[in-house]
Amino acid sequence: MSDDFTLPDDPGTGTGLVSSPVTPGALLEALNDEQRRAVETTDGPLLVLSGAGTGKTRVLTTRLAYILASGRAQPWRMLAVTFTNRAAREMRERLATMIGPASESLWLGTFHAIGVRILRRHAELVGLKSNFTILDTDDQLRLLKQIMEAEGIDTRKSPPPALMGILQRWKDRGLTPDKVRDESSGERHRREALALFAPYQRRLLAVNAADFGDLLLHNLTLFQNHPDVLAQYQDQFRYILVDEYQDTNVSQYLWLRLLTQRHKNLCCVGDDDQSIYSWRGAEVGNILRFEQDFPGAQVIRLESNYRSSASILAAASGLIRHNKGRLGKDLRAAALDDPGDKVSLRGVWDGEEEARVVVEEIEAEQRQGRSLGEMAILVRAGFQTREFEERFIITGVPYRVVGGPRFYERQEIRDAIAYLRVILQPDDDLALVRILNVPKRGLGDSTLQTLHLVARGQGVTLMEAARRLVETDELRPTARVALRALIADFDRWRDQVDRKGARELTALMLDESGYMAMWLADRSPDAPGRIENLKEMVAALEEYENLAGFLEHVSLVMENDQRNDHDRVTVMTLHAAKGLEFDVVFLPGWEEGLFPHQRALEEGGDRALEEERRLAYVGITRARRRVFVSFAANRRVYGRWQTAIQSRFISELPPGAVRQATAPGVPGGRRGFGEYRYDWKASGWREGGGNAPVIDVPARQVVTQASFSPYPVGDRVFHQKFGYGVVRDVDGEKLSILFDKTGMKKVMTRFVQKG
DNA sequence: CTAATATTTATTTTT
DNA sequence: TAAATATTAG
Repeated sequence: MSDDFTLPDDPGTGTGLVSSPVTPGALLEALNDEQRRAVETTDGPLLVLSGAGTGKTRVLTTRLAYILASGRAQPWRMLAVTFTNRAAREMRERLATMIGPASESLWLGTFHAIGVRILRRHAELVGLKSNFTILDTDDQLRLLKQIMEAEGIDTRKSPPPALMGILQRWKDRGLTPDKVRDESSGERHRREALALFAPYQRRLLAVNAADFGDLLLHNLTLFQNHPDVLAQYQDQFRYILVDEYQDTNVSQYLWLRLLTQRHKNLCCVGDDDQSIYSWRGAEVGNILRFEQDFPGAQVIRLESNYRSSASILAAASGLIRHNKGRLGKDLRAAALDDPGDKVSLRGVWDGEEEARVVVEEIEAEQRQGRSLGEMAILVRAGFQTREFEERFIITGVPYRVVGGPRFYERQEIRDAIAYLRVILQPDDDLALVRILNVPKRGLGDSTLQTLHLVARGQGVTLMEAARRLVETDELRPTARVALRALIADFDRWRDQVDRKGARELTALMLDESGYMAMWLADRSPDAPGRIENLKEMVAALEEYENLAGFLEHVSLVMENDQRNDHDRVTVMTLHAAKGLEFDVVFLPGWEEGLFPHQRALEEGGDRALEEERRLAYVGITRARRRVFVSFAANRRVYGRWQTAIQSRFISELPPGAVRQATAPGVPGGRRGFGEYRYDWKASGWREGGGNAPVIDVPARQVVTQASFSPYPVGDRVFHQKFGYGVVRDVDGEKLSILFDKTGMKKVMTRFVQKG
């Protein structure tokens, strides 16, 4: 199919093209019809609706390579933006194999990385210096708290994270303080947030820092106030490509619109059915409105799915059809011969049983030769991972939990980075505050107060205030000496930035500051791990030219280097699973209140329900061969037992694509979800009902604790296996018993007798 | 300034 | 329940 290529393919025409290892025609050969159209439609606005598993990345990379190879643009005139570093890296790697080194001069990266690249060049135009610091969530909150104190807003009545959230949403929408609409009649938090917005932004500029939202927001201000700069980039970026367009927020949308004005060659790839980040400011509307926003836009649907079995696709499609606000798209199985296994549905008594059953299923798959790395448990909320972990530990099945604290979010790493930040950027008040008294130097709250006082009074940064303060006798002598020493330390380290390698300097700093010594002296069990982490960080520094490069990497690419190495079952949230695929996928916790999540329903109504449904869709479409959905009648949440009915999503799965697994019943072999359901009005289990959901019933009600127990707290009891013990807690049928020999255990009532 | 104790409050988290 | 944070006593 290489001969239907009709465009100039002549490197000799003086377009300054790189010699390319492939011809445009060859690139198209590996594509199906719809994919090929998505690649060949190079000019004008284009929306590629790519369903799960339809070869999106292939289209993206091929399109880039095609445009280059056909001589339409030089690499540096192409902009390709993604959301994650992972996506950017993957694209870059694939491109490198397709077109070679030319791929390196492409503007390819995350929205934030590209934003930073542009912003560093023109930082002064928005009031920053080009070496500005990028703050993470932690720093943002600290800063906001400071401002709240200064503005007299009670941090207890108004939780800083909540206010920060409001600020972030404004930024996501491209709003600067002057553009937020009057909130004086709005609710209290919004009023307060607005009052804080301008001071917060001023403070960021004062400490020469930007938060994540600012990276794009400043780009917008820059473009709006400096048309010449905008024109330069508009001109440069002849072709613009956007991945995961359904996840863009307003600010990213505006940014793209500005940049694309001139050439209008904007290609957005996305899937409205996989939009699951509205709570972070993503606007599904962006993708739904694409055709109106960009006149003359073409829309191409990729619906041929190469990943999942027909049964799985049927289940997913049937479910997502219940959503109203969608562009409409149906996945077709590329392999039509075998529909594959139906989605397995299973009700269990409680979370513990669910974990047991799932892990049994995993072991069964493993016995049939399925590798553990091809199986994943996808949960709605992080706390669900615990029960699975416990089960994995008991059974000895290797697993890994994705998520958790990232390397660069660990306390010791953040501390070390704070030191480095102060070295490079003495104005970085936040970093200074973080390590001022770490390790303990006798520079506690009171010293910090005076420091703040002087800084605010004289309008200088904390470091400068510190310099002035040690020349006076305002501080206690001990504090003054300590502070003077610290300033001298930093001056000395800073002096060596250019003379020593990043690695050497950091090691020196960790040593001289006493920070390493602090952990060495620490007797707590996690101290050795922290020392290891610090060493690892120092070792990682080897790869960087200088400290600044390292810090940039840290703030933008804070990745979990969870090596995918071994054969382990993956446990992670549904959100984290987007973009991944496995042979076998387990979807536990399909209960009203957990999934869809109660809070989403309360706060976001129907829109949120549809997003939850999309999340379910994402979950199902991760699977190639098998899907196991399960739900528990009882679950322990925040220490209380709660009862729930099965998720409405279960009844939305098309019956033909689903198989009810045999109801296992409770440990005593009585109730399984298949035969029984809880009747709220009568407060009891009723026969029948099967899969029929009972929507009008309040989900996740707290079950009032059994008013009596044959073994009240304090009773002495005997257990066949564990021997004698004392009842410490009663939870319905479960007793927590402190056994004389084996310690605390949870046991069902019927396994014990009076002792 | 530090350490012990009370209180609070619990989704999802690409950068 | 348990972790994180705020308060208060030493």
